[in-house]
Amino acid sequence: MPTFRAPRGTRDLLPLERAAFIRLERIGAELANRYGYRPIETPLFEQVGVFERGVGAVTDIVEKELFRLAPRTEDGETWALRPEPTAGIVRAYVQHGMQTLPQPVKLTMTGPMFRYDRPQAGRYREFWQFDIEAIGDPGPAIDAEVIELATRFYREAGVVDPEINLNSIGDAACRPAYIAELAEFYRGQIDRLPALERDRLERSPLRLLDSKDAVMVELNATAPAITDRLCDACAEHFAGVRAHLDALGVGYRLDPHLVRGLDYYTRTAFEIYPRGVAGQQSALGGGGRYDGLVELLGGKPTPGIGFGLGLDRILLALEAQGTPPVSEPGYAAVVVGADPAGTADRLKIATMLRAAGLVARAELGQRKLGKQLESAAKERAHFALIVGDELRDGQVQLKDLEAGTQKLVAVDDLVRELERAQASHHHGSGR
RNA sequence: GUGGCCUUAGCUCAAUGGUAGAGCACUGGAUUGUGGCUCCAGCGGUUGCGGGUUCGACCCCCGUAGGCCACCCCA
Repeated sequence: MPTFRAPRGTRDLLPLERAAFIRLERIGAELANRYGYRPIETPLFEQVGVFERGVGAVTDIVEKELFRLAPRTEDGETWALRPEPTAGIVRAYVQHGMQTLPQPVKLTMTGPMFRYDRPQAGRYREFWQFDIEAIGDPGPAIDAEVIELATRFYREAGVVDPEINLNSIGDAACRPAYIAELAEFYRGQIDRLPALERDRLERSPLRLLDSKDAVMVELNATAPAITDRLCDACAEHFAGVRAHLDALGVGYRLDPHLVRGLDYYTRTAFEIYPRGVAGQQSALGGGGRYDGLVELLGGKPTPGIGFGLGLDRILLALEAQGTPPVSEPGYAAVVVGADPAGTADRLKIATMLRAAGLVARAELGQRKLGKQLESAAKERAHFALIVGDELRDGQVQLKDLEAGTQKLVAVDDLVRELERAQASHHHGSGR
């Protein structure tokens, strides 16, 4: 048994899984760049106030899932690991006076987030998110663009047919009245409410809307819908978002019961699920508009919208739909030889190949040639270069491990020979 | 945070309360400069951990840790 292991809810990304993550990170970085989002990196931890004010003090994320770090006596400050990216990015926007830049300021970040949750498949205490934020544009066109970017990420990552769930949750002008009406509605049914929901009714009536309890689902069918209670400005904004999505040909499903778990959202809210999956740990991403957040964190009143997308969840979805994981990169050539004293020669040849940009490995051990070739074949190396007596004439045996053929090649011609083989090989396999 | 199921070699899994095993993987040999197959051998375990019951515990009981499932909630 190992003496130490990865902390609960965390895991090591072994090479195969790490490669899959890198692929997603590249898709995200390239996509964000194409849309004009600039990369940013904020600290993994912030003052707790950033999250308490930014995310909301009464949210589950802050109340029970925040990774708080013990205060240190020298500064007395309380820190917490970031549970989501938006609050930190907005904090940076305010701190660095980004309101003086042309608006909107479009930023992207990919990295680990931390929530002290009870782990389950697809739910970790350390998980990775790709995130974009557009700060300073009141929309609604930017809302549609952000959602369209999200759908494009899934498409390029290979997720089949993700489903966008869309709603508008109003703003300070219309939401309070709606919440009051909703609470009134539930109080009229108080004897039918499960105990858990009665508790939440006083603290966060909106949350009852997306309950999965059978009684609540039935009750919610007749509950007042926010989309019927939006003020004129919010209704007009929401109509604009839908019109732009329609114009872009982005499909979505209206879900008047969709509410987000973070306080800062206003108006547009959306979540993405794999099609037909209502499972609990399956949300692929979500986001929305946060027109009050910049001000909450000490900036001038500034609108914003963004979304975060779970890399772990995407990998899970790809696996569930049967998409094969990324394959291990193979060696273009493995340099082998029977002479125990020949490691320097083998290493020199491998170095020459690497300098030319080829993926190569040299046998540095004392194994017999048969074992060396066995390893090379198992690694799916394309070629083995057998270094031996021929080297006196500046030549090595170039053995094609897939075709089983081999020929003498001058060391000076190796790079050209391997590059040519690689090119035609890729042609042949339709790449 | 609540309830439930699970935990044996690196991986996937066996083993009436009575000597802990197999396949895969890894290393070596058969094969002194020619591979994936085959054959042989080796390496690898305080049966998650800590207690208890018993002449004797992988097996039964309690606790604990971790994983998973459903909640809660979200990515």
